[in-house]
Amino acid sequence: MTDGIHKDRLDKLEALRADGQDPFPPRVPRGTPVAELLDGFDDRHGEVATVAGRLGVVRDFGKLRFAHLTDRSGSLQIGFQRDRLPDFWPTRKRIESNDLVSIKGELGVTKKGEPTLWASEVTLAGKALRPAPEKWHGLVDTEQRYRMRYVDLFANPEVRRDFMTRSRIVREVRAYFDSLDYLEVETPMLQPLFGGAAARPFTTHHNALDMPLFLRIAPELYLKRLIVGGMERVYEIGRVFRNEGISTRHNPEFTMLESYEAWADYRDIMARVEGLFAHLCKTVLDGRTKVTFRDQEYDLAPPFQKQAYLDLFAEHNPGVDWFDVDSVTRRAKELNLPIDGIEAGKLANDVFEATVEDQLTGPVFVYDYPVAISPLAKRKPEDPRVTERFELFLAGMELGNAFSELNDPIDQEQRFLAQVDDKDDETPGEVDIDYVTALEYGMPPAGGLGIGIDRLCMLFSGSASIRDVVLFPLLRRIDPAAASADPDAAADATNDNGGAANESSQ
RNA sequence: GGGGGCGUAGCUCAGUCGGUAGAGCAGCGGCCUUUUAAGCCGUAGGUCGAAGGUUCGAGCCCUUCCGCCCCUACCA
Repeated sequence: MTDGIHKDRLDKLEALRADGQDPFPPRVPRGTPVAELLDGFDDRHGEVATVAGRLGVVRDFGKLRFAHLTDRSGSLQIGFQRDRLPDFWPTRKRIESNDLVSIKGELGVTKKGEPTLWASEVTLAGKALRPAPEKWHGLVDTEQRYRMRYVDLFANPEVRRDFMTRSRIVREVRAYFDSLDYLEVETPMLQPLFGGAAARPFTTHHNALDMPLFLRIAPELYLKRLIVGGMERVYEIGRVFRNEGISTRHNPEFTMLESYEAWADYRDIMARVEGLFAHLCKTVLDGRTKVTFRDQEYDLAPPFQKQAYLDLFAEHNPGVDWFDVDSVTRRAKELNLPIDGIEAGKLANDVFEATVEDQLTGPVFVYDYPVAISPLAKRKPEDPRVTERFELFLAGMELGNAFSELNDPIDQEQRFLAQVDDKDDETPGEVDIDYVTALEYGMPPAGGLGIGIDRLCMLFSGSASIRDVVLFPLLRRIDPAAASADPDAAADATNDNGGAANESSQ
C-alpha cells in the first residue's frame, strides 16, 4: 500500500512536525459554509472570511497559486499570494492538494471575475497522506467506488448529491406520515420467528439466552400488534435483511417503510401512496413530477393507473386459468419456468411475474391479488378468491405493496398452517401463535403499506443500481491470503517443497 | 445458480501479429502574480489481479483461481 506518493506525503508530514506544526490539530477556525459566502457575493467584496474544507488541485504560478476548496455546501477558489503570506510561503509545498485546511482571507474576484478568497492565514487542519483521484474523471472504477466510498464521496460530487437526495427523501417520508398523525415506532430486528414476507432470513444466535434468532425480513407482524394495542396509526422506517441474491435492485439489507392505519382499507392506502408521491415531488423535486430512470421518463403525478391483477394475467396469458393448476403448469412449461416442487399459487404468480411485471412501465397500481399468494391480506367480499391488495409498479420494478389487513384470527391461523404445510425455506416452520393471539384480542380493520425506500431513492435520483443509493453495499471481503495464492497451487507447492507457499502467504 | 464483460503506475486509460512496459493527470526538481483539466522544461514511478502452462520469448495464447460490473434466475 505504500507507493511513492504516500511516502512523499509522509516525508512532508514529518517535515511539518519538525517545524513544530501539528499536522492533525484538535481544532482550527471553522469558518463559514462556502455556499453562504457565494450567496450575494457581489456585495461581499473586501469582507474578511474564513472557510474550512478539502483543498483541490493547486495551480502554481511561483509567486501566486490558485486552488479550489470544497466543503459540504460547495466550493470556492482560494488565491495564495506570496506577498500576503510571508509565514505560509516557505512551507507552501507541504500543504498541498487534498489536505484539509482552514483559510482566512479577503473576498474578491480574479481578473476573470471568479469569486476568490485571497488567503491571509492558512492553517492545516488534517494532512492527507494519500492523493485525490484524478481531477477530471474522478474515481471511476466501480469496485473502488463501493469499497472506498469515503473517496468516492469527496471525489465525485454527484455521489454526494445522490445521497443528499436520499436523506431528503427519508426526511420527507417521515414528514408526510407525521403530518397524518402517524406515530413513528421501532420494532425488533432480532426475531425468534421470521414472517411478514416471503424471503430467506439470516440467522444468528443470542449467547446469554442460548437462543437462535432471525434478522427480520419485515416488521409487519410487530407493527400490526401495535394496531391491536390501539396505536391506530404507526410507521417504521428501518433495515430489513433478506438472504437472497444480489442485483442492481437487491441488496441483502435494505430500508423498508411500513405503515399501518386503523379504520382504513386498501383504497385509502392507495390514496396515501398517491399523496406521498405528490409530497415527494413537491419537496424533493421542487415541484417537478417527471423523473428519468434508466433512459426513460416517468410522470409521478397522481392519479396513477390502476389495473386488476387477474385482468393483466388474462391479457398476457390468453386461455390460461390462474386458479387451474394444469393450465398454469402448461403455461409455465411454455415459458421454461421451473415447476418442480413449487406450490400452485406461487407457480401461477411466477407466470404473472414472467409475463406481466417487466411490461409494467407505470406508475401503475396492480390490485386484487389472489389469496394463495397473499397470506396476510383480507379477502374481497365480492370474490373470496382474491384479496384487497395492491402493488405499485414502475419501470418493471415493484416499489410498494399494500393491503386491507387480515384481522380474522381463524382465517389467519389457517393460512399460516397452510404455509407450514407447504414448508419451503422462505416461510417459518411454525405458526406465529402469538400473532394469532393478538388478532384474537381484536384488531380494527386496517390498511397497511410497505415501500422499498432504496428503490424510491433510485427513482428520484435516477440511479440505475441500488448500490448507488446504498452508502456501503455488501461486497465480498477481499481475503489478503486468498488474493495472492491459488489454493491448489499453494497445496501443490506445499506438497513439493513449500517454497512457493511461503512466498504466497505474505 | 447460468451467460457475457472487465482487471496494466496513486487515478483515468492506450498497448497492433506473441518480440525491450506507454500516455495524460497526480508526484518530484525547475520557470512563471490572475489560473480554471493552467502552461513550459526536466525527472521518477510497474507483482500487467494471482498461480500454473504453451513458447526461444507472454500484458497479449491456454488452464485454474480471486475480485468487480452487466444480463438472467430468486426476491422488494
